[in-house]
Amino acid sequence: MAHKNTAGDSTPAEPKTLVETAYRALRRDIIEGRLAPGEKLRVEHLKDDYGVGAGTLREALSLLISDALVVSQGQRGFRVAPVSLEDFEDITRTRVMLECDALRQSIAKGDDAWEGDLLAAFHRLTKAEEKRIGTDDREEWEERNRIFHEVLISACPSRWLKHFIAILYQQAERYRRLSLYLQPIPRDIHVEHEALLQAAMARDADKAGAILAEHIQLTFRSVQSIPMAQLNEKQAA
Amino acid sequence: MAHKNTAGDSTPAEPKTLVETAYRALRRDIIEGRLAPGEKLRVEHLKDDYGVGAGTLREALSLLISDALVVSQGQRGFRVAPVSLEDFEDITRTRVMLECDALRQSIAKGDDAWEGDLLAAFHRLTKAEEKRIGTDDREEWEERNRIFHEVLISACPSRWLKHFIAILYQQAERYRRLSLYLQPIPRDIHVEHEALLQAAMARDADKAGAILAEHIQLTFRSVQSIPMAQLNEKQAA
DNA sequence: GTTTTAAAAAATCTCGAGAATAAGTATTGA
DNA sequence: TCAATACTTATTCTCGAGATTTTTTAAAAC
Repeated sequence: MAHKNTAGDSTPAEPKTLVETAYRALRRDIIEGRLAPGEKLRVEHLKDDYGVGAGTLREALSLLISDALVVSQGQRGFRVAPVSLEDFEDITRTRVMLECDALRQSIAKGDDAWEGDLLAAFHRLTKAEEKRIGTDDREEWEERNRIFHEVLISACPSRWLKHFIAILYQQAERYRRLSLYLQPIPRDIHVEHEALLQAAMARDADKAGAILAEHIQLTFRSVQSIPMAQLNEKQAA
Repeated sequence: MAHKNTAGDSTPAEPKTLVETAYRALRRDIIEGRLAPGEKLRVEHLKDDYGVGAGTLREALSLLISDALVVSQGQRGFRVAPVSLEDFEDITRTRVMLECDALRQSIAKGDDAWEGDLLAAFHRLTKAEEKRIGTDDREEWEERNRIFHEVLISACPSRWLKHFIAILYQQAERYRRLSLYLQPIPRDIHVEHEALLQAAMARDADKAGAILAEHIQLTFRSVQSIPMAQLNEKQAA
């Protein structure tokens, strides 16, 4: 139970259907910014890019509405979800609230296996941090960072809380990535993660919560300095 | 801004497309229990019942995954989301947490217009309570109850919080309805709502939060007494 | 009598083409 | 020159049919 698919929600298994494949490819392209915020998603064009039929692509886009990465409007097709500083602030606040609560519960209920998973996730993340240069390495770091945060709250028994947190994490990741093209990371995230690990292992819920809150809010502040106008250029009327 | 579409999320406008129509009809049938928990949703059969093509119905079902009312599994089609006492308890806990926080913010930021909306919503709910006999009256009461709870937290500035709350409300409504067929409502909900209104109007966030928490938990307890086995009979393997 | 294997049936998934709607362009009139 | 109208283009939405996969049914072997 420890090593296999600790992530759970986001990547349950390998895609068994074309809809699933298109869904993941689209999600990736939106989060990584290849499809710009507010951009119109024309089915007739995209179906060629992703190599599927029109109906299949429509279904994949419908699935992306769950994640609030795509919005659909009556009879006017699909668009990439727009971005705004307000929205990101909202996401940050809500994340702080939900993740801190989940972390608290996780610390309270986590057993030895949880501690082991946490150590392992931190170790893998550390390894990825050391050689973080190329684009592939960045992808690997992103993945391991996500898993570390997931394992932190994995002992929280509330499926719904974890579900909502996963959605918000995805949203935050998009904002972070949209800004990364413009500005390298100034903070030393590793130190923050290590402090988080220590507090969690020591079962100090208050301290861990405080660190996590600060950690999430710092991500917001580092993006905040960037004018949103640069992010959603294609955001047509 | 006050009267028109205060609800917001769930019913933005009248359906402009067949997908939207099928989506709403399906959602209604699932929440009201006509489509039983765990029941298999065979596209080829359902497309006739709802009078749309296969692709259209598939798209509507994909949309319902956002609401966690439908689950899809690899290459094995769609099912109505299963129910369990654990799940309902989780929903209840999470609702208490999120709604209380949102109510607190709403009370802090609500202006005169909000107070007016709240009074109006309560009045309409009261009127519906008085003549709650037939099935149509019940539907009306359900709608106005939803709106009352929505208006309560409408002054909360967090869109995400309100989004998650709307999802959980829908889930809770399903559980409540599944149980209503078996057991009439013993509680005097009107008294609870009135106390909630008074506390909110008095800007007593602590008291209002406490009442709301109790209100939500009471709904859980009244359903709790019913064995879940009765609810998901069709929940095949 | 139970399990394994193989054929048949059903359902899902997928695609391409046709009707309804929106967006864009040119034309006409003040 | 600007606004309104009619026309053209483009896109969305929708349906029905065909290919894969799963499930069911039946027969055969242990």
